[in-house]
Amino acid sequence: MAVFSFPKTSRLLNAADYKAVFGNAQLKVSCRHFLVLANRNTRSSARLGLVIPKKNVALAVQRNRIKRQLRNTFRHNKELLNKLDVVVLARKGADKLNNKELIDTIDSLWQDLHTKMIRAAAKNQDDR
RNA sequence: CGAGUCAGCCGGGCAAUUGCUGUCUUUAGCUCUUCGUUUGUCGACUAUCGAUUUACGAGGAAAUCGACAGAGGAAAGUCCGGGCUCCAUAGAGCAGAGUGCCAGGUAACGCCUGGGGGGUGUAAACCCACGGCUAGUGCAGCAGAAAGUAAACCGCCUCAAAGCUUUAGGGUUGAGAGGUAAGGGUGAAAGGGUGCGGUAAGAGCGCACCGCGCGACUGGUAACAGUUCGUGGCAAGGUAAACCCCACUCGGAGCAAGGCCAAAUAGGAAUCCACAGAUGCUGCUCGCAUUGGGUUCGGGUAGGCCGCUAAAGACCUGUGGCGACACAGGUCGUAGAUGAAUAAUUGUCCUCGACAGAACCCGGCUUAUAGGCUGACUCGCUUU
Repeated sequence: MAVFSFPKTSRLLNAADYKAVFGNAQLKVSCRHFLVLANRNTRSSARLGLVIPKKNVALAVQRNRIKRQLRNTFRHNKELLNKLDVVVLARKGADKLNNKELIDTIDSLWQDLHTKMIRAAAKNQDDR
């Protein structure tokens, strides 16, 4: 399997999956335009879910663009986020960013999430 | 050449790399699974059955290889109309809603075509909620004397008390009474227009012409039109996206429709009302269907498949029709997602790319839209 692919096993597929992340978010990263929630899963790979509310991004074209960019960067950074279920929420004004700015901000979010995950794992080991 | 009108069309191109969805296809082995045959073991007990297991064959899922296809002219607003599905076979009456010049087209329409009438523009063309206020009821700010069975502010005219003046006749001012819708003024609008006659002054009071109403005739399927005839002096103000009247149309809910499969929970508990009611079919009445129903508590629920894309389909040709369109023949085979694909990055070219993303499917309307192309027509200028 190609390294950067994005099959259905890499996505959150139903309401239960989303509920699990929202109800018990272990990791949180945010910036002006996005909020990222994440949770450890028991699978071999990371999974992504997207929440782009119509209220925050009015035009369907813009919502599609943001989703595509998010998926794109996700599949390029999958190795960083291994064994996490991730939900990305768009905030108001996210549609104002162009593609390049979008990629930059999301990439830095993935990095933050990665370091947080490592720190949390280390802490867990300390606790034990 | 410039300005403009209408109709139709296009809506960045190419390459590389990395991805997504669907259909078809490849696959030695691996993973899961169904069915059939088969090997061994165990149990019940010997007609066999059940559990487990070995191998083979066939199929499916997933994965994999490759090929092909993959947003719009508005996909949008959800404003109309239909198909489709369920509710009764889609029914009756009232209420309600919609449409509103005529004819045609269409599955249907509030759409389209052609025609009539009115308006705008030099014109090509464009615009019109364009049935009825002589069925009824209602409404109308300011100004103005008066605004709907008209009306007398100024003016004009007649009569005229009284005053002044004059020898007298008379002259002059003129309270008041009346006539008058021609003139002034107000207003969006003052109850036909112009002219002549007429009159105290005026007035459709009379006449001519124009306009208008009604009837006939002619033309037209009709709306309607008419250098036609007759008749009426003329009474008809505006508003029906005011009630209303008239004509025609409309049953309801929507793909989370609806159907199938699988799993799970439950065939619950409490309480209230009950053989006539309750529920569903728009509001009401009838009618029809179902058989207990409502509330609270408890439990469960957007898993999969079908519906789902071949369609009132597109293009070409012919025939009929002014046209919308219809009929016949031929060719093509065109997204189908579902936490929701149709893209990203880089390079390059140019005219430097607007508005914007399918969600059951069509026909329209409306709104948004960078830039570009084609055709027909109109007006102006120049040249010949």
